[in-house]
Amino acid sequence: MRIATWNINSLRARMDRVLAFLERHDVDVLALQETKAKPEQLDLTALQEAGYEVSAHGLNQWNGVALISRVGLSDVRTELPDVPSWPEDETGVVEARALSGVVGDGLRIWSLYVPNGRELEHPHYAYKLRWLEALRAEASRTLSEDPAARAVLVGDFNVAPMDEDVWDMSFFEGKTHVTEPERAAFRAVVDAGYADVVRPDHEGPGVYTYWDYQALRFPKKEGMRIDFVLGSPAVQSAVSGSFIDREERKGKGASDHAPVVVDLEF
DNA sequence: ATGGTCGAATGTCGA
Repeated sequence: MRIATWNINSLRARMDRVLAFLERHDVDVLALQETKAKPEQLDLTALQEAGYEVSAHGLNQWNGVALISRVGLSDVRTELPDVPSWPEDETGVVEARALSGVVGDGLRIWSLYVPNGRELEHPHYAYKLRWLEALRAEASRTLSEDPAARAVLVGDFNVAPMDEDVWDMSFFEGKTHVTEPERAAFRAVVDAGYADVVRPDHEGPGVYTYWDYQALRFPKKEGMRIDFVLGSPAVQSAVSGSFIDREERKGKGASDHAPVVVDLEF
């Protein structure tokens, strides 16, 4: 089974790229982030004609996540337990950042769009840390109930866990994504039993999944590694390969993120 | 040229 995760930065703007990507790489399950659409705004006809089931979760124009699967999609859950809604001091805004379902042979996959954090002093930064802790709690529960659970946490974590995951640490002084609290929150998820199953095959500086549209970051190879596939022990032992599809960042109409692909053989 | 981009519920914000 081939799974993938991709921050698509608007599914409506890039449906053609999604369809081509699924076909090109023979993908069974694709988790999307930043769909930037409510489900009723999406035309899923072409995906369904290609043999995929789709579950989309979007409540506003900002975020939104989706799961696309041709190997079953059942027991769909939206959002994490214990996650505070945002913003607490405003009204009428609810975010959609997590969606899970069971695919293939009993694999629970979470499509996750971790809050960006904006700036260190912004309330959204504290919200990001609380959100990551809620993710860790849910992930821990899954493995405490069944240590052999097949579970995978995929998506845009908006955290660069290591210095080598950004092109220049000095650029990020005083900025989000690289602070110790964010990295500790990320490590807590890993320490709960969910290893980065892509890094072992693609380690070292310059292995990125995101390049800002601005300032010619992509041609200058100035990127960040913030999109991950974190697998439970049962998933870790099933990984037979992985790659980051840098080609998808090229050309007109690209998302600012590249897809991350993992092959699993249970 | 000392910046350079996108997408959206666009005339501005969030990433």
